[in-house]
Amino acid sequence: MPKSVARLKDIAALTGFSVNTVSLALRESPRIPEETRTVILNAAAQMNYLPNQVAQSLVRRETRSIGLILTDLTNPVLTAVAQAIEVQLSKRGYTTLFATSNNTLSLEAQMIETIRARRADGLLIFPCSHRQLDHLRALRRRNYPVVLLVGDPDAGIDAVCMDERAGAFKGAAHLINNGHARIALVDGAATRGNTEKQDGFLNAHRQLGLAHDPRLMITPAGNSVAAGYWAMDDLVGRRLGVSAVFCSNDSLALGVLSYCTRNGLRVPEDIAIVGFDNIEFGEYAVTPLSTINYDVPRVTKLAIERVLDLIQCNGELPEARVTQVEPDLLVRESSNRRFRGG
Amino acid sequence: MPKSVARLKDIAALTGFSVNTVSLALRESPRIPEETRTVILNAAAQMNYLPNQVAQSLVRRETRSIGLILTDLTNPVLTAVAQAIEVQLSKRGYTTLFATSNNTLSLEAQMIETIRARRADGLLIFPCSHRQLDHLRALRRRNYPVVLLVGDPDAGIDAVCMDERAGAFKGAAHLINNGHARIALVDGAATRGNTEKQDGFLNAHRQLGLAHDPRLMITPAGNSVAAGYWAMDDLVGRRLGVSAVFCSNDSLALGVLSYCTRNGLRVPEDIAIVGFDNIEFGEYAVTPLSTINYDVPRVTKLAIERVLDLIQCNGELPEARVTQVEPDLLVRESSNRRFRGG
DNA sequence: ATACGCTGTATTAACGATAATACTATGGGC
DNA sequence: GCCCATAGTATTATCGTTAATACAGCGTAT
Repeated sequence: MPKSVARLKDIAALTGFSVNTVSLALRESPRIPEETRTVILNAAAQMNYLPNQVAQSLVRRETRSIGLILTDLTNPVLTAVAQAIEVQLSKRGYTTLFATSNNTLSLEAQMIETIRARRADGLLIFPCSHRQLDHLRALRRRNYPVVLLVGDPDAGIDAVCMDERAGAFKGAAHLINNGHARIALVDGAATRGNTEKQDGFLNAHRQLGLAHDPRLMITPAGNSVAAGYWAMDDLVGRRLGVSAVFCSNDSLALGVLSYCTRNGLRVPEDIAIVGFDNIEFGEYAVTPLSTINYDVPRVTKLAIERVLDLIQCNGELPEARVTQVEPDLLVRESSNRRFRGG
Repeated sequence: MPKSVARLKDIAALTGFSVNTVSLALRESPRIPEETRTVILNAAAQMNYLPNQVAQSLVRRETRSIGLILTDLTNPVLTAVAQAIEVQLSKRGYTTLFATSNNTLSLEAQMIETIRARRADGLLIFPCSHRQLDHLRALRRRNYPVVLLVGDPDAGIDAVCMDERAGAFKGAAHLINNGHARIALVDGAATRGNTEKQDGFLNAHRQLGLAHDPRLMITPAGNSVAAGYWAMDDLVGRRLGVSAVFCSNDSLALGVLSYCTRNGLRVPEDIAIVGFDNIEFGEYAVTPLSTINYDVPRVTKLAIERVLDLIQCNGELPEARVTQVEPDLLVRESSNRRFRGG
């Protein structure tokens, strides 16, 4: 903070009114006559006065800020979510306190402490584990408004998210219906205990009567394009007769696509690829990427409404509600062929 | 904020000590004997006490938060910068207050007010215009620590950034030295008055004795991949005999590349492409993208050090210093051929 | 025994705002 | 002329913390 910024006291000294009169005038109180207000407003403008929100927060017992904890920002769809949330909250007079957990539980806990210490009015979070939520449940029990951006209907915590299970089901079913019988799943989240996409993927196999070879589950080293590339390298090296690959996000899918084009595998003729999230880079790839759309505007809008609702409650929180947005499958060239034999 | 969180007063009531004693004990003051401290620490832990940073900020007259204003988050390199800054500041005990200006001067001004009102200790900003900086200069005159993340040596404001002029020079010179004589520039920033890259591009032409046809300057509709795609469509439609395209960022370059591959233009044989920023998607594109590297770790580290230094000054700020990081050219396949006639 | 210093704790005053309450003119009704 | 309502402004308490100062009790030097 710069050394001396104008305070109410300074305006009071300059105009000869009391601090309280100045405060009332600036807040347009009807008790202050027009003439007085004008004098005070002029003085305030001249001194470049801006109310100290720290002091306001203390006395009002609300900060008008919301914490947002993301796993990491390398996934473009997460940054899109982050920006959408920031923009919408800003319109409603809220500031966003960003933090990243780097997919680490201890860092996540630390970030939550930071946000609590700063007395953010509520918290939006992509938890790094969708199963270990005790620390978040504890927060909620103490009536802290928390909204998860991934969904576990049984978590006992409010959530607004894409229905990843349903999305993965659609993607896998699409490939199966196109005649693919050996479909690989490239998904790092499952090994961290976040199995929604894997569940949907396997469910599709079950429901459509196709057995799934567990050797076709690949765990990439991260969520980068490079990770997808090397995951495909690994997969091809195993010679398991794969004809389609389903990836848990588009970055991985673009890595897989890159591997294919550089190694003479035609997409979609030899290998079909479906990604997840619908990032712009997928649409403009050599072979436009089929994907499951992440409805950023809808999820962010609902999540913000939910957390603001919880804040309104001002005390005892209502029972937790989980809202899952049904995602659409976008079929593009990378998976738009029927597969006939290998 | 949840209704009742523990305060010093509550711990005092529980333990029978005064508020001040509790405060001192929690801050490890040597005046408090071990035995007392233990009692107080236990009570604090039991009550889940977390110091109220709002109150602390008020009395300490520093918030340990830094504002970060970005133009938008659709450019992956900006999100990388944002995350790097957040992570490093967090390690030093600072919180990051993000805001986006959406490349609008009025929104930028509004975000600055928000950050000032919240009494962030300093501000890091990608200003939407590199020329209209009066509002930022005014801030600095009032001793508010501001560091720009784009560079204007004459701005009179501290800055740490990539040397975009030098980067564009290298990119253009590389193309010219490869025998290209008709090089298009796809750069939306120039029309907004941010001409660093254009200047470097034109400078390379001048210094290497190549005239530049102003009709080869293309203004894309935004910074998206789609914008690059349609900019290239526009350019090709004009039939100006272009053999190389230099883009002001990799998203645009990937759009250009996409246009080329979908319209039978071979890259780099028919068209060479060079981008800017070095995002991962460029490296893994059909034709790996030549680009100018954005040294995220270095820029963010220096910028953070600078703003923290300015905060240390605690009063009169020293003379502004501008640090420009020299970017490297990364030649990949999209521009690694000598061009021989058209 | 007096003075002195130390240890452990409490009291009081900030920080910059808001909220509740209290005063002081002024004017109107009777 | 007196009472009362009202308009305009001031005073005081409060938010949760830290900082500065005060004070009580006790051991020790003189």
